[in-house]
Amino acid sequence: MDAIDERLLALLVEDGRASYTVLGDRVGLSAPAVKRRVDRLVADGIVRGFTAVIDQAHLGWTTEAYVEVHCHGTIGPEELRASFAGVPEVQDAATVTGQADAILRIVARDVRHLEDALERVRTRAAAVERTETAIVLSRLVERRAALGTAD
Amino acid sequence: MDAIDERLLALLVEDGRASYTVLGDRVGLSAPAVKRRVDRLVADGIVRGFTAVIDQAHLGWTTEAYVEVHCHGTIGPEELRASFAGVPEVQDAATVTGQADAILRIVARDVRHLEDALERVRTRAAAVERTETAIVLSRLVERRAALGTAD
DNA sequence: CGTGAAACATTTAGAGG
DNA sequence: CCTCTAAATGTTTCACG
Repeated sequence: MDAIDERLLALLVEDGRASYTVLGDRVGLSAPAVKRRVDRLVADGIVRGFTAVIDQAHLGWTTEAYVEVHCHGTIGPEELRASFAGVPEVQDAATVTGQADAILRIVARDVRHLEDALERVRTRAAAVERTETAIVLSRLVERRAALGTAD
Repeated sequence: MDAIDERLLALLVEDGRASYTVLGDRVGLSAPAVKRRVDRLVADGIVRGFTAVIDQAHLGWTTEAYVEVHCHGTIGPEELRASFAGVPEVQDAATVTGQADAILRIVARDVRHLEDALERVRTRAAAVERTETAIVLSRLVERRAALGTAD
């Protein structure tokens, strides 16, 4: 990971389909050299993969919410993971410090659909005591930056 | 947006660098037909772009947190957006319903760095009254699914 | 690690159903 | 809206500094 790798990461975050030739022009290397570096970044796990960024709202999924999950008793992360993964509307889930046991980010078509997904979250994980939902009013920042390039 | 477009979205979310030839084989179309469809999905804004997925932890950014921001008085979303965008560690920010005014997701190198970023969040937005931070213990789910394909 | 050349594959515009 | 063709580009391997 030198300075050129960092620039390549930033360029690939910006345009994941950029050709090796173009990347090479930008960082001052030949296409084969760039390919070797990118292959290495992928092999090392620094680049986990490439993906299309989908605009949820354009597909009619207009409701997004952050959900605090409070559980009773002690519950392992693995059990929670299995439960949340079973609800496809759950885009992100993580156990956290503080009063809540986990925080979810749920994307749904509308409020009715969100309610339905929440109901499934509650019944899938038996240990869920209650949930506290904060519906997103407007998204202010949505960054997909190459870290280390961000500061 | 027909069934083929949905399958293309799912394939492109899975591998954002997949060639039109391969995509065409998977959906039963020729490469030019696939390119036209993908170009249209991008032009229509359904596909916002393509990006590399970076593994933050591999770059030494191991601390992630969800932060509730409480403000005093009334404050517009635009003012908040400008403040949060000025702190590069803020990966996501959204105004929400409920007691908190906004929820942030911050990624930092370590707890000390997180504290530093939080300090900048508080001073950048003058209206911030207090913040409530939940540090991520373990990430359970991290989905980047093509919606509409998720259910 | 890098480069340049060469083989191979993909992209992309145009013609036509 | 698709396919086919064909030239332009891009990818990938390899020999070499």
